[in-house]
Amino acid sequence: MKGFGFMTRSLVEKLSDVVGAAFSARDLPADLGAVRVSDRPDLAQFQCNGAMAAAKIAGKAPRDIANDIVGTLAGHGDLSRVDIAGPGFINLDVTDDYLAAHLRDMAGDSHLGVPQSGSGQTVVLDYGGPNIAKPMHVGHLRSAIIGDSLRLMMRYAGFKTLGDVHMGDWGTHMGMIVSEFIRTGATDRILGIDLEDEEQIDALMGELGVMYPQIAAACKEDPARKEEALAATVKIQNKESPYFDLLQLIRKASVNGMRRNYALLGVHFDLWKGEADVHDLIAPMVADLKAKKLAVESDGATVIPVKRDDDKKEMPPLILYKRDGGVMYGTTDLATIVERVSLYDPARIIYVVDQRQHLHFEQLFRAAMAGAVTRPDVALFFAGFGTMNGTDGKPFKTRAGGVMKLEDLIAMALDKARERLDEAALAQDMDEAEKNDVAHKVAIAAIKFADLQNQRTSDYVFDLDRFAAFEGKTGPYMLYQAVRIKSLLRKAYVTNDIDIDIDTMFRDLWNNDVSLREGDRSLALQLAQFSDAFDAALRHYMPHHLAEYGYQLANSFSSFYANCHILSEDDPAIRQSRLALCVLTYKVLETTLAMLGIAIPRRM
RNA sequence: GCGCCCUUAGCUCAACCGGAUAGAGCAACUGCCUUCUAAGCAGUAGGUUGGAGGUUCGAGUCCUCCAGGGCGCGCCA
Repeated sequence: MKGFGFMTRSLVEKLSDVVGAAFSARDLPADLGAVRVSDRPDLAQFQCNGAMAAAKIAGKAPRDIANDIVGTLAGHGDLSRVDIAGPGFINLDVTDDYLAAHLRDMAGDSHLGVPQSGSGQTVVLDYGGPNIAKPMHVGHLRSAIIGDSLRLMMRYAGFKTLGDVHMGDWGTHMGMIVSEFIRTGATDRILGIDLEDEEQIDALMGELGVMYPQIAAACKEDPARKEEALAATVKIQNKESPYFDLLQLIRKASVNGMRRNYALLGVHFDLWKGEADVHDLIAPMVADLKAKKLAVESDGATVIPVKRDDDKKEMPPLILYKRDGGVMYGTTDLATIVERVSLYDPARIIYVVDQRQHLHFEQLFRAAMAGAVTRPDVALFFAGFGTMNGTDGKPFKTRAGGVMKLEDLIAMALDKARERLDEAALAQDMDEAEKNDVAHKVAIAAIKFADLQNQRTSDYVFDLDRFAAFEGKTGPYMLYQAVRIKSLLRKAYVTNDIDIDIDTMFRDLWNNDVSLREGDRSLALQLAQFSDAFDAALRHYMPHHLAEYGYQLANSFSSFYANCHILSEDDPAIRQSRLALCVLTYKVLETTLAMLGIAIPRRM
């Protein structure tokens, strides 16, 4: 690749510098020169709205100020057009050469222009939370998809990321199950289960799946039964035998299923920890908080008050020990902060959890800060997400009204994908293994893209028929566009059907001059927006900005593909430049999809 | 009762720090497969951004009130 260094500024940032300097030259704040992509593409490529804001400061008419700025910018070699529109908008176009040079910088940058803002800092992300002994269900889908996406984005931006599954293995539900095994005399049988034997594990999980709803119902009806479960919970937490032994066995058996589910989804965790892992940190932590007079007795429980005088809402204390001596999730969550800070020294801890737990995390963060169990420079962030609803607008359920298992949901998506693949007749020449692989990638892309294109914080309607229709703004559409580029490049490089090395092509193509013309311009401008979209997504922990960007890029490419000759272009320089644009589009699209946890098949 | 969130096209959703004519997808309608994958492209139609005030040169976005919906509020997670 021709020599150019790291790219540190996006196109709009560079233009903001230029226009900002023009404002400075008129003794106006440089930040008024902020340039953004025009929302009137029919009028201009970029716009600056600063002249209108400057009117007050300068005591002049916006159009007069805009006139001054335009005067300063006129003749700038990189701008092909600068003019004023409406009340004082400054409209800008860049030259094709400048745009091409920018793309060249981007192509030469190891991260396609995304700044390495993480600079090696560690961040812990918490996006699992499945309970052991229970099958994973659709409620685990959003945290997994969003959390993994945030992890991938942060890693790309130069953070050292640690995703923790943080399974629920220390609560009352375990007391219910363990007490049931003990009361029915099943202890020896359960403890005799061979954890190397898949069949025995599956049998146990099946048994637990049937058992749990029954016990939960029994505890609800019968206070004595509930007491028994709560007592067992305390015994587990005191690591008494055989209570704790039962828990450990169930936990080990449960992890199998979790790994299988997350593997199907293509969601990765670095740490497979649970609430139980921090148990030994709890007693010293509470002792310390008591010594500091932060933890106090209240109604027989030990709590940390977190209410402030200026609170408008009620703010209950964080409970550390219940009256019966048992710990709650606030306790383990607090101890988990202690553990994470001491083991990993993170700059941030991010919780990707259902929005409904917002209050709990506010209590937790306040307790953590007040109790100084963490350092003040460790940012604790609650990235809450909305509920996944069914087409009726109510929380997603099976037709029968029950909770749908995650594996069933994935299987349904897989069926749809396979069905559509058969209809399309395109996959006919694939063998069964490849067909399955493509169907799986299509199914996961459908599910993930459908989720991630929604704003994280809002509820969304899960409608598999719509997602898997594979038309319009869907994951499969994204894959389709990526695969078309790959196919085109494969043809350009005449390697028959052998898998091509995109990186080699990428270097080859960008080692030549790249020039742009009319039909290439909108795709090129779209490519230049990558790092801005990435930044928006990262800054707010909102992957939908990247999903939206990816769709627009795929769409721009599809237009370009339909309207421009590429392989059939006679002029070798134009053909070469367009191929360079294609390979950069592929790289950016692939990276964008990768950040969303979506993998592209070789063909489809 | 207290508090938080939401209401944008028939449906599902976007709109970065308040900016021009509020954008997509689906559904509907019209074109386009002897150039590279039609799971596609180009186009038409569809809106008083729940309602009423206010701030502002400018409001889907900020403030107040109202209507409708969702969620959370001490020993479950």
